[in-house]
Amino acid sequence: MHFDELVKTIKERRDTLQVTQETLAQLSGVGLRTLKQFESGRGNPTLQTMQKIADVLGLEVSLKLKSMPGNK
Amino acid sequence: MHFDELVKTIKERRDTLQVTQETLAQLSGVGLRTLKQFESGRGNPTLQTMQKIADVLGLEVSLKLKSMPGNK
DNA sequence: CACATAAGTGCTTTATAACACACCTTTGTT
DNA sequence: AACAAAGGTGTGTTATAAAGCACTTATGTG
Repeated sequence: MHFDELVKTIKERRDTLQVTQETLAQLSGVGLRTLKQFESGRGNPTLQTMQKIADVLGLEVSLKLKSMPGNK
Repeated sequence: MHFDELVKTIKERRDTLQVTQETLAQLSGVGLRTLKQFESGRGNPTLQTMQKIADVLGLEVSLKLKSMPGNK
């Protein structure tokens, strides 16, 4: 997943759960400014920040093998 | 995946591909010190850094739904 | 339109990731 | 043991993520 996809996933998940940025910020312990920055696609969050946000949304950061051409 | 698992995944993948930290650093454009720090479990890399490293190893950073109890 | 609620932005400070350099430790080989 | 190759660490500098605050856009509701 590229950066934009990660952002999109977070946003969509937050929308699905009907949580505002403000609430998510509080629940995750991540600053509201940081969350806004990230969701507007202008961030480069640390792994910890990503994990805190993902966690609250029932998501997790993982590493998976890239699908190769023909390995699809 | 928790932090330690992410680290382990990167390390194992690098071992599998028989790439040294030095080579991986060069190929990914990530500083050797940063890579060492990360692999020794003492880092908090930015998403970009993670992606650069993962990329070279044929891995990608992704977000997946956490498995819930009973959703296993 | 007026109002409320949520999301996005400019500015600033503080904490820390990224980095290079030099050095130490571990591991394996002869 | 001597040596080589890879991994790990201490220190200092620079770049930037994290954060709060105030303000500006949307977006929706009466």
